Amino acid sequence: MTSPPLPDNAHEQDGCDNAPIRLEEFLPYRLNQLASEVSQSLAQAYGEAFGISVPEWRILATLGQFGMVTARDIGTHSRMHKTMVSRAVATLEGRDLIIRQANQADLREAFLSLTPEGKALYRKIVPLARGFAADLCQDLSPEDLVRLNILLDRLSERVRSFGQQSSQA
Amino acid sequence: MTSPPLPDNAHEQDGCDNAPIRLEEFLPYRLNQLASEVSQSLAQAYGEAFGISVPEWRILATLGQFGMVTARDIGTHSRMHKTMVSRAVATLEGRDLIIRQANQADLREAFLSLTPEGKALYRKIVPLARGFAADLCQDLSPEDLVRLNILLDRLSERVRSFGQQSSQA
DNA sequence: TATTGTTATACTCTATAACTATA
DNA sequence: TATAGTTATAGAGTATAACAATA
Repeated sequence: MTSPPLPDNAHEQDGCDNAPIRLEEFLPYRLNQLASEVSQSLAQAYGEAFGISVPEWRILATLGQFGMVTARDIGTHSRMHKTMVSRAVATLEGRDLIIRQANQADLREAFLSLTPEGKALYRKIVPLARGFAADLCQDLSPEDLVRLNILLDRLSERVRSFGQQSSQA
Repeated sequence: MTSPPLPDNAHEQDGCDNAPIRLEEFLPYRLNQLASEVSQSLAQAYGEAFGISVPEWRILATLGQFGMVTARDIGTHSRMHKTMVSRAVATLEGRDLIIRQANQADLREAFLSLTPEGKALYRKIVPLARGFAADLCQDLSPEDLVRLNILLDRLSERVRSFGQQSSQA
């Protein structure tokens, strides 16, 4: 900044609802900032080590967690759009990290699962990701972590209740 | 999912570091998900009401908070890249919401501030944004909010310490 | 030489629409 | 008619590089 810390404009306003918002204290901004820094930092780590993107990591993580599911299941669980799932699955299939097996009971869909190479990669990424999360939470006590997760749960539930009447697609 | 809740693959692994990660409990994923849902929801609200984007809101918020600063200051404070600041400033200037005044002491930069129209818009957005944040935090007590902010601060400090040796640009 | 800011360009993630093939 | 998945395309937001003007 030109002369940090900049004085803010609170004195120009009166009342509470009309006082300026301090961006750096505004929860939506803070969450966005923290999440993108965390996400980029982690993605850089596994990207450099294993050459995979965020959507690809989510596919691997979902298959590592559930074993064999459809593309639709992956999208539901990882909250990714079906087009993104389709592309990431195609990339991972091209690298022989996952295999596709037709569902004979419904030929529109296919069951996806990790190949041995995919499993080997997954087993390498997991400790990296877990280590990253542990490093990130280094200054939080176990009780802090429990509290944080409870608070994030409440916020998630709340924000999801906002969009319930509108976007159903 | 095909048959929710899907059983996970924990039984296929042994040890702790090699156990699958549950994506929905993995902090980087959770933060990313919550932040993007909150951000999209808020951006939709002020986007529909006032026709502005996230970067434009950040410009307005910074100018509303500090009064008169340079594009560089805005980028520093809102953690936006200078190219994004440049574009958002140009858009807002085109809508006569902000004005640019050359710094006679350094003609490379200019001081930016809200026009009367910009201030009027800002004073309409602030209650909307504040109301959104209050709705979001409805299920959190004042103590919860204090705790949440402390925890987010610690995580932010920690993640920023990760990238200190590498990317300086 | 270094810095402010603009423009061109590209990349990632997200999203809509149009399509196929199946049901 | 509806659903699983693919492809084309477009939109945010972010970033790098090249540049002009200024310091």
